[in-house]
This record gives sequence, structure tokens and C-alpha cells, in this order.
Amino acid sequence: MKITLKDVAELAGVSRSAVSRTFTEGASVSDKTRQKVEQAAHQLGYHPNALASGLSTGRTKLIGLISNNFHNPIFLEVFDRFTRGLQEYGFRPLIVNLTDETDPAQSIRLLRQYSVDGVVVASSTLPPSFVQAFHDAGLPVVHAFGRVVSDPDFHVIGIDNVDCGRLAARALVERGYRRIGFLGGPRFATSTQDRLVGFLEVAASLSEVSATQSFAEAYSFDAGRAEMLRLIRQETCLAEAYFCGDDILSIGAMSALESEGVAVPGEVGIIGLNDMEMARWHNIDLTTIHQPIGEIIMTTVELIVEILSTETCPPSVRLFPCPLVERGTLRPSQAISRSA
Amino acid sequence: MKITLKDVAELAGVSRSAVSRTFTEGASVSDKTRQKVEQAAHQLGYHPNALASGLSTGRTKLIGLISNNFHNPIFLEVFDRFTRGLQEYGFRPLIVNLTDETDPAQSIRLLRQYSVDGVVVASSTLPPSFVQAFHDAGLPVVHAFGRVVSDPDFHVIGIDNVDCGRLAARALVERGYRRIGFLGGPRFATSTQDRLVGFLEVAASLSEVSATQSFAEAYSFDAGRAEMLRLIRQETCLAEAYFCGDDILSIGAMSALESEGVAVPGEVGIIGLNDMEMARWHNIDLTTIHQPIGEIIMTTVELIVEILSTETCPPSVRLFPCPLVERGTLRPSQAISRSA
DNA sequence: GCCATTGTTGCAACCGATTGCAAAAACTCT
DNA sequence: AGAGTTTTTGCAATCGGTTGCAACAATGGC
Repeated sequence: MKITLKDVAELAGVSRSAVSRTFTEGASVSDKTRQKVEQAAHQLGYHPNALASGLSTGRTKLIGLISNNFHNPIFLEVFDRFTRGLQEYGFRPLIVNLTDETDPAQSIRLLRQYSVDGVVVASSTLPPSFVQAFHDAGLPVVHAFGRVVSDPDFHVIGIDNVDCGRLAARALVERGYRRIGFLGGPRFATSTQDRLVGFLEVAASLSEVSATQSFAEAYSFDAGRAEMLRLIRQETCLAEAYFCGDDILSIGAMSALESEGVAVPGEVGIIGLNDMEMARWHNIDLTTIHQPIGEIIMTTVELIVEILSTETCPPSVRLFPCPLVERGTLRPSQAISRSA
Repeated sequence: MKITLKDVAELAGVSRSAVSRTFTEGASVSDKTRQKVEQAAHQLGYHPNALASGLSTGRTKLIGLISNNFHNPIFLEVFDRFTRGLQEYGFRPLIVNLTDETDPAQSIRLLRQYSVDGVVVASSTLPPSFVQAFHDAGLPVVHAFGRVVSDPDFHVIGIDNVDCGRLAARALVERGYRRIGFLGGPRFATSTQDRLVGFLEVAASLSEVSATQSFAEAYSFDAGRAEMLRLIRQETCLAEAYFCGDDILSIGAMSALESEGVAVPGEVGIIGLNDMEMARWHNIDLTTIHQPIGEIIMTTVELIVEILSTETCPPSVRLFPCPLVERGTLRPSQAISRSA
């Protein structure tokens, strides 16, 4: 049932080494031998065993993908792109679903056991120290959606969250909102912290603007809805507009506003972040900041592949710009209209 | 850097076999030896190499997951459950994203190369013949969300789609709809075909009921919206209510109805299938048929694990019941109310 | 104290590839 | 044709485990 090197070698009348060499890039085999081998391999339906090959070369063409976002719809795109991207380069993903535990040790052990060639951490909520642990364990690692730290030991690909916070605040101010609110994801998430910094920075720089802040327990619909309900019921008065941690949170918040009879954008404006597919759905129509997820993942895949083929590759940071996408959950801009 | 059996054996002062045996279930080692080995292993931070182990035993604890639904939000749940479930049993998923190609040969080759122990095909659109190919290739396979065929060669876990079609039709009729429409997923999808059969069966059995049918190009928002727009514009008159292929299709269709100013459920009723998380969102509030995805995946994982531990296990079919979930996209039932 | 029985141990072969090395074959070039 | 190069080839060791087998130790029964 199983066809091995040996079978092919025997049929082709050559040594096992010869067969191995015809299947490895850049090895020295004569055309004659190659022909015989290929013909025999084809006839037998032979394909090299990745495990055995991985054992002897130390390279498995497996890439670990670590994430904890499995409930956020943006993960669909992350995942689709990631698997397709790797497939194109002949790599396979080995997935680690972090669920609760945030101790990297266990994941490292697991990925080590399968001798993955590299690791991608795809999460905007895990701290750099988590990613660092993989680097320290000797695994090449890229942090997609990661936080920018000065002089990191690993590659980071993502967006400038502080700047997104600024952009959101400016967008609200430009549209005439004065009491603006930050409704972030979980406090511990680096993306939340960074976006808040940028948001407050802009607010603080404008004397007529006041900002409030609050945090949902997760980047999820339910958490967004719950937190907005709390605000509606507890706050003496709501902000005029909210920058929500991400789109799914925004949708949850909008759901709360709607149930409580608060009109969007009539009474309260909402701006999200991510621009996931749903944001443009007619019955959602969310004004948001576009995060180029596809490009981020593509670049991540390209980078990890490159790292593996070159000896050394100094840690890089690659940030993508995030444009504002105007839809229907903020009142129109009051800035002077520019001529086309 | 890498700790191997040999290192542990030397430190513990025993043979390599002894070390191997302490790490394999049910092997014969004395307590004394086990202690020494465990102590040494702990001290060195040793963990067995899954590849090497896989090579010699032929079992890798890798399970292939094949799917082509990466754009449907229900996949989030499928994926989350699947990875978590496998993790619990000490297995790892190896993902194959089918994108376009529906030729099983390539996937088989790939999964063979990594010597996966078993395969799960998670898709309601792939034909039994696709799954059969894996079985024929000697890979234990479970088809989750698969079509029921009499006397299959492989295990099927899912729902009775024909029956769901009946349930949907009856639900519409009970609520007083007489001209009912089937707005299915792609024609080639077995789930679409089966649901249509059940739907038409009920319609045909009632002289006062007439049914129409049409098909979206995919189980997706865009396809649902496009097809419903087509219906609105081309049909001489719309049906009074539609059974949509699944929730995401329903949401697309509702978006189309809303943009064209057709009220739901005032003028047209909608019933979906899946009961995905979004269906209960306040601004969607979709009446739908609940597909117990969590249970299906859990059972699938349990089953594949069981298959691998028992010698033979005759192909089984396990179907889960699908209750109707009443929400806001159908007019209330006109059936005589039953006393509680 | 001896034999039978059961439980442990280590040796060595094996899983299916890769690869350094030296021998053999195929080329150059006089 | 023969010496000198360059390519191609096969041997054998290796990657990190597992496992059948035979040798050995421990246990119990008498």
C-alpha cells in the first residue's frame, strides 16, 4: 500500500540516494537517471514522506498558527488567507487554538514536538512577551496584528494602533462631535491600550473636546452589547459618539442602542475598526477604519517563508495604513467640502 | 538545544528503550526505572518528537480537516470546536482549504505525505464520491455535514436535510403562507438538493400550496442578496415567504428585500437554516432551523478518535434533530394554540 | 533451595527519508 | 591514449524514536 523510496529505487534500478536526489532541488543527478526515476515514481504513484524527510533534514514545512480570536468573524479572513497562502508555498499550517491559557510554554512544547519550521502568532490581544517566548525558544516567529515595540526580537506585521486611535478621534471631531467616547476591547489587549492612547491624545489637544472611556470584556458582539447597555443605564449622559474597539464590538453596541431606542447616527454616532465583510452589509452599514487583513496575512506568509530560506533576517516592523471608510453610522463631516 | 531520547537515557543511566517505554501507554517498566527516567526527562525538559514517533509507529496523531466553507461564519464555530476537541484528545488538525479544486486526489496526496491518521471532511456541498475517495485511499474518514446515502463506506454525521426541507415548508404553511419559495444554495450542493426534495414534497402534498425554486451561486451573503434582487426584479410576483439555503443566504436576501423596500416579515417572510450566532442578533432576529453544529463536531471528533483506537468500526450514520427557532422574520403561527 | 512464572531490561533492527564521502564514470585537453 | 577534471553514483551513517526478541531479575509455590 505504501510506496517508499526503496520501491522506486528497485523498479528504476538505481540506489535509494539517486531517487532521493531527483526529488530534492539542486541535487546532482544525470538526466538519464532522473528519467528512469521519474518514470518509476509515476508508475508507482510515489510521493515522498514528509515526516521522514522532516526527520532527517530538520525542516518539516509546517508552520504553527497561534490565535485566540476564533470567535471574531475577522478570523474567517485571517484563516482563509493564511491557509491558502501557505499552501501556495508548499507549507502546511498547524493550528493552535489558545482558548484560555495564555502561557506560551505549552504551545511551544507542542509546536516543538512537531518540529514546526516557524510560528505565526495572529492576535492583537497577546502581549509582546508571549511572542518573545517563541523567539527565545529558538523558533522563527512573526507577530501578525502585533504591537510595535522599539527594537523587537521578532518581526511584527500589522497596523499602527495609536494612529488609528488618533484617526478615529479626529474623524469624530471633524463631524462635530464634542463629547466622544472610547469603547474599547479588553483592557489587557495591547491593541486596546494603543488605540486609547491615540484617541486620548487628540482629545486632550482640543480644549472643546471631552473624552470618556470604557472597556468591553472581549472583542465580541455580546461584550459590546453588554457594555453599551451598561453605559446607557448607568451613565448620567452618553457620549455623542463612540469609537468602538472593533467592528464586532460596534455591532454589539449598535444592537444595544437600537434595543434601548437610541437612534444611530441620529442620537449617537458609532465608528468601528477592521472593516470586516459584514460592515458593508446593508443592514449594518458601519462607518469604520479599514484594516487590510488580507495584505497583512499575505505579507506575513511571505515573510515567514523568506525567513526560513535566508540565514539571518533582522527583525522588521511592517505597518499598513488604515483608511477611514465612510458609511452610515456617523453624521456627515462638517469639514469644508473640498472640490473634486 | 534539542533533547533526545538518548540524552535522557544517558542521564538516567538506562537504555533508550526504557525511556521510550516510560512514555508509551501500557508498556512494561518498573517503578524504579520510571522514576529515574521521569526525573531525568524533567530535568532536561525532554518531550518526545512526534515526527520520529510517527515515523516508526505509523501514527502521527494528526487529523486532516478538509473544508471549502471558509467564508461562511458558521465555519468559525466548526473550526473552534474542531481544534479544541482534537486538542483535548491530544490530536492536531492539519487543515486543507479546498478553495476551488474539487479533485480529491491532490488532498489525498498531501495528507498522505504527512501520514495523517484520519480525515474529517466538513462540508455540506461536497458529494459522497469525494469522501469515498479518501476511504478508498485507505484513510479513515468521517463526513461531517454529509449526505446520507444508503450503505455508505464511511461515517456520516450531520442532519437530515430532506427533513429540514419538510420542516421549513410545514412551518411556512402553518403560518398561513400559500405561495412559498425555495431559495437554495448552489445547485450542485447535496444539502441544497436534499432540502429542496423535502420542501417540494410537502408543498406537493397540499393542493392549496404552490412552490417555486431558485438557487444562489454560493452559501454567502452576496450570493443571497444577488439572487433575491434578481427575483424581485424579474419575477412577476414574489412568493409570500422563502426558505433560504442557510442563515447567511437569508441575511443576504433580507438585505436585498430591505434595499428594495419590501418589508420582512410584513410583505415577505424568511426562514433560514443553521441558527448561527448572528441569527439572534437584535438587528437580524432571524427565524431559522437550528443545526447543532457544536454537537456535530464534538461527535465527529469523538468518532474519529474512536475509529483510530478500535480495529474495525462499521460505517455509521448519526443524524441530529433540528428544531425550529422562532424569531422575527415570519408572521406568527396560525395553528391552533396548544395548551401548555 | 529449586523450579516455574511473570515482569523488566537492553540489543539491534526498523520506520523512510537525507547526505558526506569516496569510488566510478564521464568528460576535457593535450 | 593517458592524465587531469568534473559529475554522477552508491555506501553507510544519521535523524529520533519504537518494538520483537532473548536474556535477565524478581516473585511465588512447593
